[in-house]
Amino acid sequence: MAKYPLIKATLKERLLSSYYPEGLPLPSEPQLAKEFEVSRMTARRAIDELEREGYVYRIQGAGTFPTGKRFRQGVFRVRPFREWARGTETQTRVLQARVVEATPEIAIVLQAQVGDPVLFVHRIRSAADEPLVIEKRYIMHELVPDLLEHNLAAESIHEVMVEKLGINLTRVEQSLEAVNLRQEEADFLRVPLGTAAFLIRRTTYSGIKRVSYINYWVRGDRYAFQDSFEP
Amino acid sequence: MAKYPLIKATLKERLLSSYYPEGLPLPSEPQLAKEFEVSRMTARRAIDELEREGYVYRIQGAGTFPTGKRFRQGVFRVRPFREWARGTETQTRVLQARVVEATPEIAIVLQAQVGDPVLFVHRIRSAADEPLVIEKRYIMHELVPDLLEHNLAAESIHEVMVEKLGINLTRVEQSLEAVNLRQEEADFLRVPLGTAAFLIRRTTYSGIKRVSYINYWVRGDRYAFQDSFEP
DNA sequence: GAGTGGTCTAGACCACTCG
DNA sequence: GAGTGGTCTAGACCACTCG
Repeated sequence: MAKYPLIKATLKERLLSSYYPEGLPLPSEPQLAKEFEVSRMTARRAIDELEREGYVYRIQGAGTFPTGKRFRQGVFRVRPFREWARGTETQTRVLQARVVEATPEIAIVLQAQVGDPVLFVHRIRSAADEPLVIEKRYIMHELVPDLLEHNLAAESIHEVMVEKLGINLTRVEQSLEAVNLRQEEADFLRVPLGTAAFLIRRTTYSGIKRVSYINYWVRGDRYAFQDSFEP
Repeated sequence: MAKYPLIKATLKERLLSSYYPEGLPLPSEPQLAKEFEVSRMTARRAIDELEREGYVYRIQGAGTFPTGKRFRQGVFRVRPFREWARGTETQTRVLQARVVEATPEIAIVLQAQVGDPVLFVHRIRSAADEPLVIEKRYIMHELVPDLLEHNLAAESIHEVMVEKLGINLTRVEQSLEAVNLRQEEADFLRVPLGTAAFLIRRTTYSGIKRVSYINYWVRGDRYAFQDSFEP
């Protein structure tokens, strides 16, 4: 019914079949609008989506270019624990929650001084009585002096920080690794030493200031990321 | 300079501060256009981006609603081997490439019959003389009868299928797991038995027809996914 | 300076929701 | 039937690229 999906499909087909040579710009937006007998805004809308999907890129003043036919690999989305464990009863156990002095390692990732006060929270999250995730969280204590007054087993620490303590998180950086669990982690998760797990390391920022550093160990035998996309 | 980023930022701020109650619609597009003294299309553009970023959802005829303040977790993007290994010399070694009969396991994932001819390609991809990825690929043989005539060590199998053999891939489904390498895989990757690795399982489709099933084992000690986002 | 993409306007008609 | 979001038009001005 709408016109832009047809334009988008037609252009996608042409791009995949190399109808438009790589390195050269596609016809300009006014030209495409004329070819498809639509207004420029409608042609743009089709191109907007192709750009977002990675088929073309645009340079203002120069034109719209094919991206090249690299394989679009899709993405894996990290879902909050409660979401992927829903349907079963979940528990959160707080093993430790106290102010510690920053170790050299923590001082580096939080860009603080060794010995600075850091709030350390160590939790285990379980579903159906099975421990699934270990969480070790280091937060600049000066930013959250009152965090310990909240119930860290019942509440989302992220939500408490953002909503109740007014921390304004502006950026999150994270990495995902596959690691063998060490003895301590394996014991907490009740799996054999060396079991494969996902390790997510996350650093949060408020402007250029680092707010927290979190490590999550997620049991590899209980969790998988899913993705589906159209190449 | 442009108007829509300001509208977007203002709305985002309001959404994060619960200025708009959950469950109730935001002001309508014409109302927002009036408030910000812009045309409706400009207001829409700001909302379009907020919708794409997950802050609001829209129901035609009913309105635009806050999504709720769930933590947006970001995504991990899988990058093609050549891209993340760039800067070093990469090699691809073909261990096997032959037509086999579908085993029960392969028949299920490819929705074929046990015994159907399936092209099996087993490769190892290395960078700087270090094996990093094992790849086992099963392709419906009837779809690619001539694939073996191509140089599977030099070319991207995906590109050969799409560009030279005209296979039209319409969907890709994949999962990401953390696993312990078994003896065979560990030997190929020259790491100890049980080393943690990423296992990516990928199924490709052409319409409802399944085209191929691929397993990638990626050394956990050599690869990490990265992500950065604004919550 | 000619052409390109980026943004914006003031309208219009439509399918849809909801009371 | 009133109001909502979805789409589209025919213009306009701008910043930018490129020969």
